Amino acid sequence: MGRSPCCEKEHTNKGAWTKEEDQRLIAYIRANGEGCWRSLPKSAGLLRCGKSCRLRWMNYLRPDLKRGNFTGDEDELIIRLHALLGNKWSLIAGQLPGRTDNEIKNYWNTHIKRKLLSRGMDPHTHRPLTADGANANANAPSYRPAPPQPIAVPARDMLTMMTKTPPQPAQVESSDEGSSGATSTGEPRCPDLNLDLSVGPPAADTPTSHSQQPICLCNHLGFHGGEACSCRQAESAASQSQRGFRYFRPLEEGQYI
DNA sequence: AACATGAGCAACCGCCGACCG
DNA sequence: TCGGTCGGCGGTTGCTCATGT
Repeated sequence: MGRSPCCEKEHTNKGAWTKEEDQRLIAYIRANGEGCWRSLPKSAGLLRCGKSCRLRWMNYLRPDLKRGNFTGDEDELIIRLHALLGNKWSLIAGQLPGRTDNEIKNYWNTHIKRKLLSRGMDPHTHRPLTADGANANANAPSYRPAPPQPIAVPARDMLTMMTKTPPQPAQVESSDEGSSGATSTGEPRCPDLNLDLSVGPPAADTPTSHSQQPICLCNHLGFHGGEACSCRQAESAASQSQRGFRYFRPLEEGQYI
């Protein structure tokens, strides 16, 4: 039967947005909030596809966006998160306040790929390249050029677990920065990386149920306790509610991401 | 000054899963 | 249960600008 188009293409503008279109979109969202993107263009008087409006708002017009160059810390965080999550740009963006998935994706493709290659790392697998540029493990019979594998479970399962994670306790504002604790979609900065990477059957949903000492994912990524980590708040909340805070298993010796 | 080339980035396209009637 | 709608995501395209020749 086919899928109906998201909007009537013949009556919509395409290409770069004009200042007037931007102003209309901003004014409408300020007045009405983000809502039904499909009907927004008509309501706002824009000759644009709803998807296009959403993209423009999310990637360019949102007031909490951080424009400008990526810092070295952001670079390293993106590399680490990419090693862990693969091309899950939206998840990665969720850990970088003020950055969008599109921005990170572009930055990855234009800068970080090259940076990793210059370090002798394969940007897909995050493993060392051999002298001829091939992946060091490419000849291994069991090697599959799959997305980078997380520490203990396949990325697919990890993401499934992430999506099944119960809602977090209310977040505490960590600073006076307007969007510091959440993305525009309301996602908390750190706890949405509630990666339960433990293996084996799910036991009681508490850290102490794991055989190994659990650590916060932020810890593994190198920013536990830092500005970007709100896990202490989550820990506190979790200890009170006995639910909702998850851990991942630390790297085994010889493992790396 | 004019042209070629490459990098960077905004925007589009198509697919997928969640949701709803 | 099923089909349709919608929002969201990742991959890709194409435009613009900077740099080199």
